[in-house]
Amino acid sequence: MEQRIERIKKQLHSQSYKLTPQREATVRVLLEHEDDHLSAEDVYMLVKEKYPEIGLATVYRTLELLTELKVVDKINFGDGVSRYDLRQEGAAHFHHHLVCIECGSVDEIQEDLLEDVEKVVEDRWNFVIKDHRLTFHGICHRCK
Amino acid sequence: MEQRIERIKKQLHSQSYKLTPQREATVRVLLEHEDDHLSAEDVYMLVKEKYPEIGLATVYRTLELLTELKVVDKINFGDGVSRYDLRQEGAAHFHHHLVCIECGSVDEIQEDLLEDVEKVVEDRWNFVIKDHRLTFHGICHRCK
DNA sequence: AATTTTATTTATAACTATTATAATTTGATT
DNA sequence: AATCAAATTATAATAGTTATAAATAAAATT
Repeated sequence: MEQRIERIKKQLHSQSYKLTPQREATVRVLLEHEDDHLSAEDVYMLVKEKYPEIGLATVYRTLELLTELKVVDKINFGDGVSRYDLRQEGAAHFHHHLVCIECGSVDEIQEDLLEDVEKVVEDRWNFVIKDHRLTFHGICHRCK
Repeated sequence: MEQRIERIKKQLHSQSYKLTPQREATVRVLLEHEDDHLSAEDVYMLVKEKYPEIGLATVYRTLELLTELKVVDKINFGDGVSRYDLRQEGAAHFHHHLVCIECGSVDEIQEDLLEDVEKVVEDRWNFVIKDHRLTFHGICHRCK
C-alpha cells in the first residue's frame, strides 16, 4: 500500500504535480476499494470519512488527474455515471468487465483475451490500438 | 427503407406500441444516418427539420423505446453523451467500434470477432453473455 | 525570514444531459 | 359522437459534472 502510494507520488512529481493530502486521501480510498467500481460521488463519500473538509470538485479533479496519469481508468457501464477503476500496476491493457443484468454486480477479467482480436483489427482496419473497453452484459455465476 | 420501417412498425405493434408520426420521423432520421453515431440532441435537431413541432422529450422516449426493442443500441464513448446506433437487421450481436483519438471519428466493425473469447468467458467465468460492448481507442487509418 | 508567485482547494454557481410531471392532443373503440 | 388509453408537448426537476472566484498552502525568489 505505502509503496504504491510512493510510486504514484513519484509519477505525479514527474509531471510536476503534488500529492496533496486531499489527493493522497483519495488515492487511499481507491486502493482500499480496489475491487469496486466507485463513482465520483462514492469516492467523495468515502474520502469524507477520513478527510471531512474535502470538496466534491477536488475529488473530481483528482480523479481526472489520475485518469490522465493512467493510474485509474474511467469507465461507464451505461447507467449515466462514470466509474473509476484502479489499473493493475504495470498492466499493458485495461481489464474487462462482467456486468450482471440481474444483480448489478461487476466482476473483473484480468486476462488479456484480446491479443488475437487486436492483431486482426490492427491489420484489417489499419488501426493503431491504444486502449480498449470490453464489457459483457449477462447473468453472473451467482444468479444462474 | 420503406420495408425496414414496415418491419419496425410490426415490431412495435407486436408489443402494442404505435408508430406515431413522431416515432416514424425519428426512425427515418436514424435510417438516413445509419453510419453515424448520433446523440439524442443530434437526432432531435435532424427530426426537427422535417417535423418542427416535435419535442425533445419525445425523441428521448422514442429512442428509449427503440433501445428496448433492440432496434437501436445505446452506446457511450466516454464523452458524457449517449449515442444511438441502429442494429443491423438480424444481427446476433452488437457490432464493435473504432474511436480515433486524433480526429474523433467512429468506425464500425460488423464482424463478430469475439466468438472464441466469449466461449472462454462463458466457460471460465460461468457467465451467460447476453450482450457486449467492445470499443478500441487509437489512431484511425486516415490519421496515421 | 519576508515577499512574491504559483498551484491547489473550497464553496458555490452554472451548465448539460436526461427524466419526470401535468395538461393537452391524438387516435382508436365502443 | 362520446369515451378511454396512449402519446405528445412544454416545462420543471434532477443528477452528474464542470467552471469560477476567493481563500489557502506550498514553493521559489529576493
